Amino acid sequence: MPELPEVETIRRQLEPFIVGRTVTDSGSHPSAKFAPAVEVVGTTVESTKRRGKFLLFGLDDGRELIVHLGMTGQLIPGAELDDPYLRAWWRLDERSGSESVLGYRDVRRFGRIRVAQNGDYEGTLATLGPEPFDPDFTPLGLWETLKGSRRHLKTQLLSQRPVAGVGNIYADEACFRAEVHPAVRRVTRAQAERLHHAIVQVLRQGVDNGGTTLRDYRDADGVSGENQHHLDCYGRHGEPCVRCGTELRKTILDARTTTFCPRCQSRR
DNA sequence: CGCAGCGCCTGAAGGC
DNA sequence: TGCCTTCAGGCGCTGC
Repeated sequence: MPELPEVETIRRQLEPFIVGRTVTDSGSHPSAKFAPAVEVVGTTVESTKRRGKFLLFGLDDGRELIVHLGMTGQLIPGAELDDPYLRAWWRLDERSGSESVLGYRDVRRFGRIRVAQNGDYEGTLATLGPEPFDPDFTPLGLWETLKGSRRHLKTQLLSQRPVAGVGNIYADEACFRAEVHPAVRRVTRAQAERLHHAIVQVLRQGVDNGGTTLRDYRDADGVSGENQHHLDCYGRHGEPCVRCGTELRKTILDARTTTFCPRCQSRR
């Protein structure tokens, strides 16, 4: 559930807490998904970054601690070590006024923790598309990427290749605002331009609102975001479209719940 | 190499 | 009330 705006919100809140601190001890769930957490004991965190939905903590030994929150992951300063859903934890050196333990809590264990040499990534992180707020994410570039595949538009967006950080919520919102049907298999240049604008807009709005809180997501302070009050499409099937009043429809597209306006979001 | 299909997880919500 | 089923879904892996 945490997508780019939620991850960015967490990163911003964590940064003053963690930068400059040394990891003195650590523990993890035995699963290989979380066990790498303990490999960073003895290092000092120098920076926090984000790529798409991945959180990257730069370490003083040239490595990075990489955290993906999956569906239900949370990073919690001051976590309780007896929390049954705590999958990893790091004890940090003392700093007055600051909690000494950072916990990774993940009820459903869809998240993942890794350690890599600086910039030496594998998997999705290695093939991630451009950051949506960077200048190399352009309407023309998006069109070129989308043209290269015959998969459904929304499935392409969720692949992280055309642009990094879009998940189910913001994919529905972007397609809705761009007035493009999520199941088209090819987009026109005009549609790609609208999509580009819509993607930047919905993600920017999400960040500005501190993320979208639905069920599991909480930011690092345990506080809810506010963007759920600003969604036009996601989760609103059965409600009238804010543009034309037509009832929003829900469908399953490539195994993903998808909401769209059957009138506004044309296939061409 | 692209991509479809599947498995991973468990609490919440819905049905009866 | 309580049991059972369905649902949520990002990513890694496998194999065509």
